[in-house]
Amino acid sequence: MVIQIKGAGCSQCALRQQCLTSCLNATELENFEGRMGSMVKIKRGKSLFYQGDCFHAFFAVKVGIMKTTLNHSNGQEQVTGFQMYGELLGLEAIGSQYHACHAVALEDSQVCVIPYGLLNEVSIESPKIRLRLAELMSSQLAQKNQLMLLLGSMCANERVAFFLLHMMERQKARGLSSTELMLRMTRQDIASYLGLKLETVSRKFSKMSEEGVISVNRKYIQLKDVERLKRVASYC
Amino acid sequence: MVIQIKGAGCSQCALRQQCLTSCLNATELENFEGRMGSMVKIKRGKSLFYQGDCFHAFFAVKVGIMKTTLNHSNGQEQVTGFQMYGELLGLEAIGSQYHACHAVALEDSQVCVIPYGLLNEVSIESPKIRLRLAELMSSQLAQKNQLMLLLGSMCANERVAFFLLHMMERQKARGLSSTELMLRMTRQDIASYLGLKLETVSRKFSKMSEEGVISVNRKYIQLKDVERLKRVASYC
DNA sequence: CGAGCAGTTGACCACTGTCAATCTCCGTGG
DNA sequence: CCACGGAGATTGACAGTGGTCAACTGCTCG
Repeated sequence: MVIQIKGAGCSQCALRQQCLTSCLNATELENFEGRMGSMVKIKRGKSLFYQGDCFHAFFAVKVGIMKTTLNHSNGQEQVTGFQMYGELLGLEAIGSQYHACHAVALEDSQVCVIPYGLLNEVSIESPKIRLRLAELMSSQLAQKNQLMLLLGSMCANERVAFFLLHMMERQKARGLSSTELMLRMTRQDIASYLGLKLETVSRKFSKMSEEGVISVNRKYIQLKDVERLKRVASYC
Repeated sequence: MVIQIKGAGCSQCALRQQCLTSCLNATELENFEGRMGSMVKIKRGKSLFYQGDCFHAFFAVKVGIMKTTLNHSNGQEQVTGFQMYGELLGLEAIGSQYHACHAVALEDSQVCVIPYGLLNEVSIESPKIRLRLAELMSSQLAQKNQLMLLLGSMCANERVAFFLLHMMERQKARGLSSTELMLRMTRQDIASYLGLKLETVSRKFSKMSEEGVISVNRKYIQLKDVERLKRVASYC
């Protein structure tokens, strides 16, 4: 299910500046890589960790895209996030020592494994890395607050527009197209993430398409009128 | 607006075990207190920090209760949390160096000021404190995910029941009543936090009261049938 | 003691959810 | 390589939850 491979190394990684080791100099980075350099491949649909799993390490997405979900006792699933290239995964487990969510690959992916114990050792010599981790966790908290705003006070139109713009922003930050989007998740996943039903997401896509704001072909989306999309996202 | 007073000290604090310095021994605690010992009083309705304020310190609630809000561009406000005695505030600003939300006192309150620069200095001698901070931030992340579950997939009944149970849990953890609750926030605040409208919250309170699950007298709530409330919170 | 804010309740409505039918694409196996 | 099965997506009709607007009540605080 999960295949361990030799690490590719942060020094080669195009997204290092957005990731954990952005704060390290060449020497420190070498030391870090020497200890951490392990990576796993995960096939589409396979899990990286499950809700309730014991916490040993957190992860950084190297290739592909992951989703995290939370399972309600009554069986329904809530998607809590989609993690792209350069984003961290599993940080919410540090406090409880148990993974609080379930992480699944949305396409064949690779993730860097960052064992928490080893990180703590490295941070004795390079305390900067702890500061950097705090920064990244802090940013995740700020993002979650944004999501609360979305889920708590936006209408369906706004949510869908917000989602498209946000996905696009992240692509752009990775040097990819800022108008074309290949969604790797299902309508059901998007709907759950946005607190809607899949039919509603589908309908909003169709409506925006009719209006010429976007064009939709299954998982392939093109933004035709970003300004109007932004207006939809700000008031409904 | 904000009055600085001499610090009361973690060593005297009944909630130290749940707070930042739980990991420190007597000597370390003394050192910590010597540097951090400042506290501020905030009158009801006054702000501790605003969205966009420069980040210098985060805070721990010592007395009273605070709320944090996020202001949408179109003027509406989303409540992102209520912070009780022993809970931390402002952690989402570490990454960006700007406060990402607005913190207001819901009653006359006191908060401990933890300057981030000083914390980093202390953590050179006591690295444990950084680990503890990571744990607390991690727990906040896990809680935010829970809130996403609530906002993304629960109906109004479930949300209100969940809210009451959660508030009660936190009271209980502080050695206060586990059946009586004096809400310090308005219906509007509760509604915003839960992604509902104030009329809906009011109606759900009334309905639960009719059904004998709780009794409501304005801000004073009694839980009459916790088991049934829990059932309401799990499926609707 | 009085004004005004917070809360409650009712009537009505709209948005989103539900259920169901149909379509389309993708991947698997013959 | 093609056919077929099935999951994912779209669309329509209808229903229901929660939102909107408004009137009224009763604390609370100045």
